[in-house]
Amino acid sequence: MDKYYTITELTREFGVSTRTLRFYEDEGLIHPERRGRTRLFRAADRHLIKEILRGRRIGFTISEIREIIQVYKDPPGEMGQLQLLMRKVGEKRDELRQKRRDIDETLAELDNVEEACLTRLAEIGVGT
Amino acid sequence: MDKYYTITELTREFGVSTRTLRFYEDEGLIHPERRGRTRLFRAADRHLIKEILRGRRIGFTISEIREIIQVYKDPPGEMGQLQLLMRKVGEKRDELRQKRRDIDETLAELDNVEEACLTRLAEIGVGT
DNA sequence: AAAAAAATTGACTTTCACGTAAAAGTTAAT
DNA sequence: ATTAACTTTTACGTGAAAGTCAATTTTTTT
Repeated sequence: MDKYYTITELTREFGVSTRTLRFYEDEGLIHPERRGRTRLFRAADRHLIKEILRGRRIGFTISEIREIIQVYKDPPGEMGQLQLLMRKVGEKRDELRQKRRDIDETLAELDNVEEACLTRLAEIGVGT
Repeated sequence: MDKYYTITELTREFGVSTRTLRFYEDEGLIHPERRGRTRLFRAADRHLIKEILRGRRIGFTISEIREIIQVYKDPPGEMGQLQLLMRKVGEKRDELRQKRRDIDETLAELDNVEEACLTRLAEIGVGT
């Protein structure tokens, strides 16, 4: 009988709106079951939602996320498609590595900003 | 006499459109000089554009980028503002760290996808 | 069974980050 | 001087990813 989740349980867990989850269904990213018209989310859906939100956080578009998800469900059977996919994977990898460098640089910059703040605070603190 | 750059030089260097750079000016991120109505970009602008694009790559909004830039030009003089800023810096830091985790996980996933592809390719390759 | 709470669909709206087109002015090269 | 290439402003358009609102079901609670 496998536990299932209601839509609002999941919206609370993940901090998204119901609209968002329905949107993801419309976009073909998840396929919750139905009891009548009401959606029943299973563990698999829940897991997918996690992946979707992770993809979202790092800036993937819906269709990019859809593509990645599809590969698991059904890796392309045709040669050309496979090669295309692999090329894309390579590109994504490069992109993500660049992003990680960007993040590291920005983290360093935030350290500077913070230090500037502390200095400023000290200046002000002394004067009062 | 300090070298300056035309707008198209920079669009070519950074792979963005003129519209984008003008938009950044409208948004108050850069302030190129003018000779008549024509924009003259200096090294400082060029550097800022680099930062803006880096921020963009990791998903910062224009106003977030603007905030960061402002701190350099003019760190807030008022106590409350400073504390607010430092709180924000802390939040950004957390956000970026989360993003880095997301990226690492996704990179691992890409490895899986690639392996699935290779396996599939081998299967197909044998049959032909 | 009646009332209250939750879920559904559908349509319209919003925000962000530019794109695009038009019309006109500017500069550089021939 | 003319052409070509570039640049400017103004203003409307666009796509992605939801948000919002309204009008129904459906489900749950009393």
